[in-house]
Amino acid sequence: MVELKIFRTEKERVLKGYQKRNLKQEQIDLVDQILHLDTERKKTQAELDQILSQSNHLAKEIGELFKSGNAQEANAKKTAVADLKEKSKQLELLLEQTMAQINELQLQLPNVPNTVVPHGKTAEDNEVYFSSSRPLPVLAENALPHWELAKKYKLFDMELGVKITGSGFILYRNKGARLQRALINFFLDEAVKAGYEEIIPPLLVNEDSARGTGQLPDKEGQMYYAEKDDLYLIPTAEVPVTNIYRDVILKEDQLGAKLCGYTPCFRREAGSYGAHVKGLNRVHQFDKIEIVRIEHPDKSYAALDEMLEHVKSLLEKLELPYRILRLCGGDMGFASALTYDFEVWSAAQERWLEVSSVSNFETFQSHRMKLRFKNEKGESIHPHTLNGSALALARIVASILENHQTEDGIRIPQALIPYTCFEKIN
RNA sequence: GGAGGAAUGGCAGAGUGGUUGAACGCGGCGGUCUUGAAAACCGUUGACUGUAACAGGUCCGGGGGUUCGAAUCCCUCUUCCUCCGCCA
Repeated sequence: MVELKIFRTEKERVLKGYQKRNLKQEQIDLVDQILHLDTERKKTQAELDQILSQSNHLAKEIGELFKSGNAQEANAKKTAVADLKEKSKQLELLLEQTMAQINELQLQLPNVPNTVVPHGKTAEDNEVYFSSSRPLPVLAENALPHWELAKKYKLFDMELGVKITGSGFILYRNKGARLQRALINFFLDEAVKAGYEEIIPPLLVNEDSARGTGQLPDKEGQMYYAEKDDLYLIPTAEVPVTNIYRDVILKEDQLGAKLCGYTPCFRREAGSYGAHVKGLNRVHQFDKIEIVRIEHPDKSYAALDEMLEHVKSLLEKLELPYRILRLCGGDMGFASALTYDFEVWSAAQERWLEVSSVSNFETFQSHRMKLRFKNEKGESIHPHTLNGSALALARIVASILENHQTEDGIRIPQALIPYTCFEKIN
């Protein structure tokens, strides 16, 4: 969530940013309400502190009086303390209510977009930030979409997924399964080469973790929930990996942490249907390698650029045409200050598929998670957190199958052959 | 799943109702000494909130209670350790 301090000191920037997100006026008004409640809170706190201070003093005096055997005077003071206690209880209640109100309002406000974020309401308004130089392939007349290719070459089976679990769960087999495993290893190796520490995190997380990265409360419906144990299946490795840093105070030299994690990701995707979710386009379980960074505020945007370069290099090595979008204010995630989406070309479907989303959350997550570092002056400062997919598998598989199909099979990109141990799917 | 024990500052570890935000030690930081370093010695060293700055307030796993006063007593939850059972 956005820190109160930012509302207090940078209100103008906040309001400008929120306009880019096309927030309703009543939502923008929350900023003023929060600031008002905050001064109320301070007033109540000061009053309460004074009363507590008095009663602390009295308690000490009473102790000394008892020690010196002056029970009578001590008992007299007890009634004074009882009065103070009554008052302090009321103030405490008021304080609690005010803070709960502030918190509730704060949770409703998204992160403040970076100045370079374009204005706009929907995905239509996203700005094409970069396009790969690779030309879109011209496919043969009889070219097939990936779900037909999967049937032809027995790569994955949707019907079996339905039988075993339900729609949106895929059973990969044969070279389809091996391609999947090859991609996972390829992406992990590339990340490790780029200096990321490999993590294998838990796939279920508790409520605190889901809250820490912002899945709760607003994306509750997106996650599978194991009620009996009060645990959530992760929608992305971002959740467990970033939560390593929940409630942590780092030393300044520990900043610049680079982590990567491979996990399956589980998403309910309630309400999705139709042609755009066909095949691997949108599934309930898919594999993804996530990269996460914890950075000094001065260095986070350089880190973001570095992450873009990393993802670009992966797509280049897979020989896929892609483009990078800079998301507009209206299409950005709640927690993000700047987000770039990577889309790869799905040649047979003739559409772009999102395969990566790289974001700088600035202090939004670190504030929520209570992640801080100490600078040289000994001040506690929230670092910036960033993450991105590098990469999400299901759609990459779709794109590889479609873009690299030929008359006599599907060609495996050079860089991947050491991992698949086969050069062609036929 | 059953039985018992524990949870204190970066670490280790005292503290069982009244100057205890917390001893001692290690670690960290600053200094003295030294050509430099080590050793030794001296000092300093938790978080949050608050203030212009002081002051003040909160925090000894979480929550609740008893009391004028709780790290210390009671209830409850969580986690960890030991033993038994089960198990890849």
